This record gives sequence, structure tokens and C-alpha cells, in this order.
Amino acid sequence: MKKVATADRVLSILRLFTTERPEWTVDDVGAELRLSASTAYEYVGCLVGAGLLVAGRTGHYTVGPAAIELDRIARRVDPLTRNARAILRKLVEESGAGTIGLLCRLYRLQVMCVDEYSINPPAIQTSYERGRPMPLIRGSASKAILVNLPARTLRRFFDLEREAVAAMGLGRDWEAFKAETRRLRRSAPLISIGELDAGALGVSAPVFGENDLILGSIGLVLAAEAVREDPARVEILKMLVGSAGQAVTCALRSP
Amino acid sequence: MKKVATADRVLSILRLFTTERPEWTVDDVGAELRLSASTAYEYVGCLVGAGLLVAGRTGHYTVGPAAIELDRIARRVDPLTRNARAILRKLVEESGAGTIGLLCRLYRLQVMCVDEYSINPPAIQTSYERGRPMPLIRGSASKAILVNLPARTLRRFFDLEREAVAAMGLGRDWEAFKAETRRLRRSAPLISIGELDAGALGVSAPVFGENDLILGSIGLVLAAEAVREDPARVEILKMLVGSAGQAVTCALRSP
DNA sequence: GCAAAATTCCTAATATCTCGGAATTTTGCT
DNA sequence: AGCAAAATTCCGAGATATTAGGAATTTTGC
Repeated sequence: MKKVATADRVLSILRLFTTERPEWTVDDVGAELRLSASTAYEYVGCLVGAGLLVAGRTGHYTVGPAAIELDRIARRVDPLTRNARAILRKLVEESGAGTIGLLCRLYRLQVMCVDEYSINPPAIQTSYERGRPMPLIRGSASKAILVNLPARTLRRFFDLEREAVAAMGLGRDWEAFKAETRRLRRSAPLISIGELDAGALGVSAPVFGENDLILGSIGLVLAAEAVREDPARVEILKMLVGSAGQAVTCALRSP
Repeated sequence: MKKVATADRVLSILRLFTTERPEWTVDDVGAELRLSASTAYEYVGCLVGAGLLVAGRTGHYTVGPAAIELDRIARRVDPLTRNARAILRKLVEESGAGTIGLLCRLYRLQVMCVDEYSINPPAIQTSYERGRPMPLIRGSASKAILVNLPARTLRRFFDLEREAVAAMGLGRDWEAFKAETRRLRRSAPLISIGELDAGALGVSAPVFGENDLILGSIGLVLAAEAVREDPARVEILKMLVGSAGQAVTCALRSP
């Protein structure tokens, strides 16, 4: 698709702002994007005008309030978030102590957590966090999505991430990978242990949109420790998560 | 400041997306902004490329995941949010049942709630909500900021909102308004009842940045009902909120 | 599988952007 | 308060990218 080159360059500035480097000077932006100082000022000025950036300490720019405002709009309008909110809460309540509920969404061959809920969070490190893009290949919340991708998309992913797929033991060639995803797809909901965070156990089920395309996943994270001696609880959690996934899929079809 | 006209027009599209109207077709965008169809597609394409918009139902665009991602970055980097988080939680815990804690920030003569926290929320309607811009003139969270604006800014606000100021009984001319704000500034923390939501009572204290400029406010909202017969509790809440405000101001200076 | 809607493609006149450097304002510091 | 340094705005002209409109193509809804 044809784009507007100038606007594109201006917007590309936004991508510089990350959690690792959330503050930029105009000079640094200009240096990074090979812009003259005056042009860098014009570009940054546009984003400041839109509220996407704000000047903090003089010369230092950070993400602005428009982001917070847009986030609120996104939260309120996104059908997945809306339909899943109540189900996610109920899932966490029924799952017992020490669990975190996650609602994730597929976006450009990545996974983004769009909602999280917890009553008494476990004392473990969790990578999934609202607004943080995650790889599609590791962790149950991701894999629940990955293995349900349409063949065409799966293939594109495989070609892109061949090494990562092999490293995760999901197959050295396309045929093996296809077989492995088929196997995992059948064993839903998915469980993963320590793939993203040591000591964390994830249980996730896929969520599908109206057209039966995979949309995202819903699931729980808890300390692996907590269920080591308790395989029965894991079975219960799998059941709860599985029906939560179906409930969300169902809710997305009806209203 | 000079801007890039094209990029500015592209970014102006974002402003069309509101909670009232969170979904737009390319045609409607084009009609609203007087753009040809092809140009509208180019513009929208830029924003889609940046992840700020996504196509949902075909032809219908909504706010995209980049907004969620940027929101996370904003939350993690904003010194106000970071320094106030723990204080806000403690404030709510100590304030007893049925309160909502709010952290608000001044932005372009408006007020935006940037964090909220509650243990057992009261069953009242509250307008302040994370990410929602609010007027600077109504509600304790806003007024706590308003009355602490530097004279120059206050004047600008008065000239802009002369009618609203008069309607709120804050003075019919600049001198009266100045006197009234001085009076309110001295009686911090501020209390308001039902200014934004009928039946809601707000208590808020100002928060200042390193340079002693007003940055925002911290406070509580609860059902007016809950303290009607209990003036002593109101006094306690004022004290708690007041010290929370000072604590945040202090925290912002030190680290 | 068809009609309608959505989206992409095309081109050339032209409106706009970009740059360097100078001018000006703001800031940090004593 | 006042000074030097940094940040930001201003400027104009050559170079470049943008735009409209309609046609072509793809996708969607039924």
C-alpha cells in the first residue's frame, strides 16, 4: 500500500520510544533518523501537537497523554476485551489463590496482553503484561494462538522464525512443524512451564472470532511450585481455562 | 512552531477517534477532513502502519495496539505515576471502605486522571477515569490544580473560560477570581460535593514538581452519603489526603 | 458466484518539505 | 540577578514528495 513518506517518517519517531529507552532528546532523534536539527524539531513538534509526546525535563521528550487517552478508547471499544472481561474475572476467582489471569491478542505475528486480572497475585516474575508485545512462540498464551493460526499464516511464521521454531523443539522442517502444531492444537488447553519465566506455569486456551479465525487467548499464570504435588488441581485449571476460552468465543459471536 | 502540514493532517485523524465515536470508515474520515478517497486511504494506511489504528470489521477502523503499548511506556516512565503509586495505594487503604483513589495530572489546561486505585469501590458514578480528560474547573481533583496555577497561566485560563468561571461562582471578573483562588489555595486540601457526579464527594490535594510548579493532584472520591453524619471522618480524610499530596511532592524532589 | 464495497494503482501539476545557518528564547548555574 | 550554553524557532529556495480523480483490482456479504 502506498503511504505518505513524510508522515511515515514522523510516525517512525514513535517507535524509538520503548521501555528500554523511553526518553529522547530532539538531537538524538535527529541523529538516529538522519534528520537535520530543524527537521527533527518539526517532526517532534507534530507529535507533541498530537499529544503523543510531551516535553519533560527540557530537551527530553517522553510519551504523552494522548497515548493514555487512546488506550482508554481502545479498551472500551475492543470487542475481545469487552466480552472477555467478566469471564476473565470469574476465571481468576474460581481458580483459587495465587493466579494471574491474562487476556492476549494476536497482532502481526506477535502476542500482546490486553487485559490482566488478579486477586492475590503470586510472588513470581511474569513476562506477560498489559501492553507488552511478546513472541508468538514461547509461553502457553502465545502457543495457544500459534497452533491455531491458519495454515498460510503458520507457514509465513515458520519461514520467518525457522531457527526459533527448531530451538523450541517444534520441528526442524515445515512438515515436522505442521505435525507438531496439529498435535498441540488437539491437546487444548495448552500448558507451558518456565518457557518465559522460570518457575511460572501457564495454562491457556484459544479464543476465536466470528469467522472462526484465531483472535487471541485467555489463560492463567501461577507458580509451578504451587501445583507440583497437585496434578488434580492442574486438571481443574485446564478445565476452567478451556471453558473460559469457549465462553469468550461464544460471547464474541452472539451480542 | 512550524509543523509538517502533511503529517499534521495525518495525525489529526487520530483526534476523530473518541469514546463517543471509536469506529470510522475511510470514507467518513475523508468526508470529515475533506480528503479524496485515495488520500484518505494513504493517511489511514500510515496510522495503521504505525499500529495506532487497526482495521476491524472490513472498512471499519479502530484504535490499535500501539496505543496500548505506548500507554504502558507512559505509565512506566512518568515520574508522577511512579512516585505516587505506592502513596496512592496506602492512602486508599488508610481511608477506610468505599473510596476511590485518583491521581491526576495537568495537561494543556485540562486535567487527566493517570492512575486510579480502589479496594472496595463505592456504588457511585465517577467521571474521573484513567485516560479521560476533564475540565479544570469542576471537581476537587481539578480545582486543587486550578487554584495553584501560576498567575500567568491562571489568567490565560480565566480569559478562555470566563463564562464557566462565573457559572461556578468563582468570580465575575479577574480580581474576584484571583481572590477566590487565593482563598481556596489556602484551604487545601480541597473538598467538592457533587460538582461532577451527583452524590459524589471529592477530597484532593495538589502535587508540585521539582521547580515548585503545580503538576497534578492526588485525592479520594466517595459517596457523600457515607459521611453525611460523620464530619469527623471528613477531617481525617482531609488530613490523609493532605499528607499524601505532600508525600508525593516530596518523593518527586528526592530520588 | 455475483454485485457492491473496499482498496490499490496511476500520473503529472504543484504544493510542500528539507536543509544549513543565523536569530532568538529558555535553562542551569553561580 | 546575570551569564554562558543549550534548546528551539525562523528563513528561503531548490529538491522532492504529495494529491486528486478515475480506472483497475481485490475483497466482502449474501
